[in-house]
Amino acid sequence: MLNSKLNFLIRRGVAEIITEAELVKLLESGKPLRLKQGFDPSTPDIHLGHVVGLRKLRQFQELGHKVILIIGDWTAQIGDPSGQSVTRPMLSPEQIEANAQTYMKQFFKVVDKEKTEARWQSEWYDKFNLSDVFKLTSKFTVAQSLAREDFSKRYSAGRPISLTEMLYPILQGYDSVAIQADVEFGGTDQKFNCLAGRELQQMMGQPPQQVFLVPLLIGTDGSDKMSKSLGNHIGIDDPPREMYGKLMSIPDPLIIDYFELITDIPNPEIAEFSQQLATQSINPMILKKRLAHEIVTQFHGNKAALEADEHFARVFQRRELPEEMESISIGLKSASEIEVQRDITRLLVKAKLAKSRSEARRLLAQGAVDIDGQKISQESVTLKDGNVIRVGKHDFRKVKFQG
RNA sequence: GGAGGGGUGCCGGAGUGGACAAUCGGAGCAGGCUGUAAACCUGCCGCCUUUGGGCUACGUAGGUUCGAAUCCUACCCCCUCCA
Repeated sequence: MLNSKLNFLIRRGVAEIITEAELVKLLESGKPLRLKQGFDPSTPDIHLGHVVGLRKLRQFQELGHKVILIIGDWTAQIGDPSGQSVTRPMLSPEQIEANAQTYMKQFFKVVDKEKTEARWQSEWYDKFNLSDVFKLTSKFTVAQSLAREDFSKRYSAGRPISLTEMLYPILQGYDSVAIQADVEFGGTDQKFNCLAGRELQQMMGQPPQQVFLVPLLIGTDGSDKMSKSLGNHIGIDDPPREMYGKLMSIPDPLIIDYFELITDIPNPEIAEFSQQLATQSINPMILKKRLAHEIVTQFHGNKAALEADEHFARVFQRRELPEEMESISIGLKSASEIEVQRDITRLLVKAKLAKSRSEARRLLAQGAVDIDGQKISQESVTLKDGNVIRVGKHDFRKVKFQG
């Protein structure tokens, strides 16, 4: 039956497989499979939500299968309607190209480049003419489109749905035909699109692809799926400290999900964590530190993770100054000056600690600003070289004189 | 093509001639509490300012008025029903 590796592959961090029996048969056949993963270069930055699926791809690759990465340069012009409540704006070709490059750079931080074939949709769609479009679209009905939840919701809420959006699943589906995909990967919100591929392949005489759906990772706000536009994301290009800090700020109920979906920690150990949380025999903060460490290690290496550990403990737990911080330079009239008078609101704006002077004044009034630990309320301040300006709990700048 | 409804701040959504930089909720920011969790409490939440005030903003462009988010005209966009 299933060996343990295979079991892990299709059970851990998987939402749904259509159909599992067929997929297992394919995997056991020993044939290298063509794994389809598409993306729209409309959103160039990969975050931990994407990593859930990318890690799966990696695991399949380790068993000898091949990833076909589809660069959706045509679908990006439409905008994926999945989970959207509004029509997305179209993008320029230049923007798409630039985004695709950024995306691939990040993609290969998780997925093995050597076992990946990148294909652009334009390889086949550039050749399409209107009669090809007719042939393709005639295979689907409006009722089928409206069957999907996001469309039906928008429709009944009286929100617009453009015709091109209805085209989206069909185009994505045809990609599967074009590259003869064996398995398509995606988040659960991709179910409809992936199934369209399955149907289309059958209509066009190909064996239907299997659909491998991974759960959607909840973002740092603890309520919605992780997405850049919601601002609840943790980017894989985030610097170590920031990544660590964001992970520490996730709500407790997310801890186990994160361990399951984006780390390699074995199931029994996660079960133990879960038990500890349920019985309150551990401070969840300890587990989050472990989680943060694991994930920062994945993307930045162990050394950076250790450094982030230390930085977090120092700045956020012990409320001490960070080891190094950004500086703000102050121009001097003459090198002999040892202290100067400055308007703090201007400095805060200059140092990007406040968006406007109005905001800086508000911060001041709220007691959010201090210099060397001394809370200040006056706009005019006396500064010396090496003073540390702090805004809020953890934004620091070191004053640097430049004569 | 016809009839009707609507476009307000990051989002939702009040406001239908002056007291509106615009009720309220959410998001966000700051302070308290804490585990940079949640919950909770408090304050802030357009820009500039010599703190008097000034400027920009309620789809766009004009107009009426001492005064317009609110009235008029044209235009743009969205939705619903009929065809």
